[in-house]
Amino acid sequence: MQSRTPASRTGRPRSAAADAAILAATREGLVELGWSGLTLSDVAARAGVAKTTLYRRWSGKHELVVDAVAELFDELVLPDRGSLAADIEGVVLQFAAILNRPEAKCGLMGVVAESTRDDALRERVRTSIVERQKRLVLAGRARAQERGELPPEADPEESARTVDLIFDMAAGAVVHRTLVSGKPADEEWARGFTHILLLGLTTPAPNLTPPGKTVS
Amino acid sequence: MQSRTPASRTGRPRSAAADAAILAATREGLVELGWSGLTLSDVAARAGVAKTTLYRRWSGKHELVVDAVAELFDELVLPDRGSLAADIEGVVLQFAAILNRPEAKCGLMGVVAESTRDDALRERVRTSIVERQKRLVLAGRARAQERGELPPEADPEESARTVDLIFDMAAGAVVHRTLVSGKPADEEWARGFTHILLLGLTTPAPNLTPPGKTVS
DNA sequence: GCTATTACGCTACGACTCGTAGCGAAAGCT
DNA sequence: AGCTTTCGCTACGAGTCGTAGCGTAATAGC
Repeated sequence: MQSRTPASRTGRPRSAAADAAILAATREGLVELGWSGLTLSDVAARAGVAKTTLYRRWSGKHELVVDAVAELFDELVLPDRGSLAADIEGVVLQFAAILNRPEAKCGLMGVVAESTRDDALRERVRTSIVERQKRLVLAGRARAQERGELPPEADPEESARTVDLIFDMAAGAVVHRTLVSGKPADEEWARGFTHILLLGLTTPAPNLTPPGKTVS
Repeated sequence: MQSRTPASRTGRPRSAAADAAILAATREGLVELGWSGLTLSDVAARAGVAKTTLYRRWSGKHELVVDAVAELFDELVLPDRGSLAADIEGVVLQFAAILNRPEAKCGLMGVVAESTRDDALRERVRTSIVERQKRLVLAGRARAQERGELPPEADPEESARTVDLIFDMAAGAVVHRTLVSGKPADEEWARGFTHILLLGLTTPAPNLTPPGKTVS
């Protein structure tokens, strides 16, 4: 939503049912028409709502789709599969499953495309979708540390960098696999991905910040 | 181009200069207007070409942008920096530099968004842009094998899978870093990424296809 | 219950883009 | 020359955009 109701005003309140109907209609429209085919008139018709109501709540297609897609990714959970490797695989597969839904793919990519020219929109995408799911990485690492699979973090700053890197690698790889390569991110693929990611994490970093380049 | 001239027909040939002007105008339009703001009328005006000429050569915005963006990625080369790690870093940084240009970002993402609902378009993206650049991974691996940094590949089938995986991880991570996270894929980031990727590659895979899950 | 205030549905609007058709002129090939 | 194809131009109906205006519906406060 863009203009959150300030606590409680006087007058007729906004229909929460309409919000749900609109977001659902948006996803439905994305499935059938795709990003550039989606029109707000169509969404309004599907939701059984006047077009003007849409514009009263969202400033345009971009913002609306962000909210519609964000709901999809809230389904993600961190399953306890017993080992860090299995946990990573589990999340990757869940993410792949969501990204396999047409409304998620084209909605997300369309919004990302527009956000390259609109800083406010990119920030909205980041906070509404991406940053929310970073919880999975944090929870997974914490659990792995309890198990003793990962050492407790020393430098908090580098720790944050590592979380960001993991997230970029995981989310990016799944997106690229399913959307660009057009092949399924199935169990076998997730296993290969996890194998590479995990080795890099468990092996102590030689020098990420220090001197020059003794990477060998 | 969509309708390649069959060798040489009789009649006035298509102006190659117009092609170049149109593609350049498309990129220019992407910078200023973004994906959804880009109109073919505008491109025609910029290129000094009639709108009808555009439609004679491309079937629509999607196809046109694919060609316009594909040219950008042909700038990629594999520098010989002396080690596999340095080579990977070099390519990653080059890729990041290209993806940092606004016309590349929004053009690529816009096309990918549409390609989620258009198999033909996705295939076009794959062959025109993605598959072309897979040469870098192949060349880099070959060079690393000459150096003795990587073992010669045994199973050709699994080898192909690994190349795909590397490509998905590298391209996906850079895209996600620059477009979604909105942070620069600079040298430090590339170093961290290469560190993780490389350890996973040089360590012999325990079981990618076999039994169940003896990972950890 | 009455009133103030806000949300809602509906209609209509000008501005714009889309993709195509039709025409005469230009530019090559043989 | 003559033939063939491209090109630039104009015009067109269809469709979308985001907004404005109006009457009605649904709450909160009194």
